[in-house]
Amino acid sequence: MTATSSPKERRQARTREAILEAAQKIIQETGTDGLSMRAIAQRIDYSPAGLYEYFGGKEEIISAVCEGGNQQLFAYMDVVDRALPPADYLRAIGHAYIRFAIEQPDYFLLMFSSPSQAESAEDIATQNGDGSAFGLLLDAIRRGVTEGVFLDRTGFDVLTMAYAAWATVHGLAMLRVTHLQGYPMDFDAADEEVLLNFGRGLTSLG
Amino acid sequence: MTATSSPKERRQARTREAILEAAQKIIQETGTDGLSMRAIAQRIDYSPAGLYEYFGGKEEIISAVCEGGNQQLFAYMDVVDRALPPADYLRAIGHAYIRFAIEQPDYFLLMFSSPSQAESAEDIATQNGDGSAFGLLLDAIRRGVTEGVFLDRTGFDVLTMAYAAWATVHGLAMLRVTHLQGYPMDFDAADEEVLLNFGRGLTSLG
DNA sequence: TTGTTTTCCGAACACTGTCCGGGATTATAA
DNA sequence: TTATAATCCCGGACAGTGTTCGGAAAACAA
Repeated sequence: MTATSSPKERRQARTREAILEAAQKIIQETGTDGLSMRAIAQRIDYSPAGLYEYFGGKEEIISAVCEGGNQQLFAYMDVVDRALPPADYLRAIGHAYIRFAIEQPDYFLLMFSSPSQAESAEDIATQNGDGSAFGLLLDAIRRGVTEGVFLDRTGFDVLTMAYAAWATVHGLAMLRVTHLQGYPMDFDAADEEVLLNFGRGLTSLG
Repeated sequence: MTATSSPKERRQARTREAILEAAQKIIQETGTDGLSMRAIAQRIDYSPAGLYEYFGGKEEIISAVCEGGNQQLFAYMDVVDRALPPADYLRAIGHAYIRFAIEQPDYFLLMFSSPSQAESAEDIATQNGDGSAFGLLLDAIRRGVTEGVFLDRTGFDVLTMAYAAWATVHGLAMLRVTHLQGYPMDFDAADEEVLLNFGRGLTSLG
């Protein structure tokens, strides 16, 4: 029995967590380039080879860190009051997305720079608001549609709207952390304008 | 005299070009991960150390390749007929941007994944349509404003509009080549819808 | 106590980018 | 032509990287 966890499993889970925590701190302190197996091992008093008892390799560790990043991104967006009107709520989680990218650029680039870790399309499409940022977005748009605020016109269904919304905030966020650092402009105002305009596109027919 | 080029300089320029061409082909064939100094050297019958006579290091070579990528991106956008009405022209170069990302994903990610090679803000802001993709975008928006099609309202000047436009297409492009590969959706239609809506935001007051 | 499984490490392998010393080759000057 | 200098290019090394393997300790099971 004790199907949930044995002492051994708890121990393993703890060191796995230690490895991930070390990796996360290294990224935060020295950037993604400073992340190496040897650096992680040294930080938790292990030998580099010892890590392979808990993870298949560096790639797997990075994937796990990205998973943590997704949770952090979700946390950024989850503080937004869901009682807001759909259009306002959509804008607010959009700004939260951008804020996450600005405050955690290393995380953000790590998560979104490489071709994805093959999350299946169905994985994404069936996500709900259960801890996933995209699920939060889907729910918001669904709510807007059921409330009649967002118009579900042909060829632009809920999933497509979500893609469009994601792409919009993603571009704003990505550009700011990569090619537009230090660009002299009131980004927040511009972002608000773009998100406002996007909302107008959902609430009125083309 | 012969201030333009001496035989020596022509020779140097040619091997520099050979190095860049080799790097480009390696990226195209084996992806960015397969790019190594030794691979480049072998391809052009050089020793790895010899490359350092022409480039400061791998980073410099990559930057040069990115420069070529920018020219290629410009070429994609430059085929659009500039006689089109501003709004149509803006959409068309947007689609061209996305098409470049899809057809040259390795290039695209190489160019836009890492924090930029410190192009100064003024560098960007003063660009015209002289071979730069962003310059093309700026010109398009300027034309729309002077023709009275795009409305220059307070807090949303030409530069801000360009940022917004760039971010919009950039998000659409980036998402498709990273996290949405194989996602079952009519992307082109969705993109057109987003770009149409963006154009509406420029042509009408909020 | 035995036998077995889990943990962990030292050492190595095949890579990587980069630097240094020197040997050719070429260009310049006397 | 000859001497000098600049240029070009390479072998070999150095310090890193991710990863693998064999074998010790340690924990657990009988």
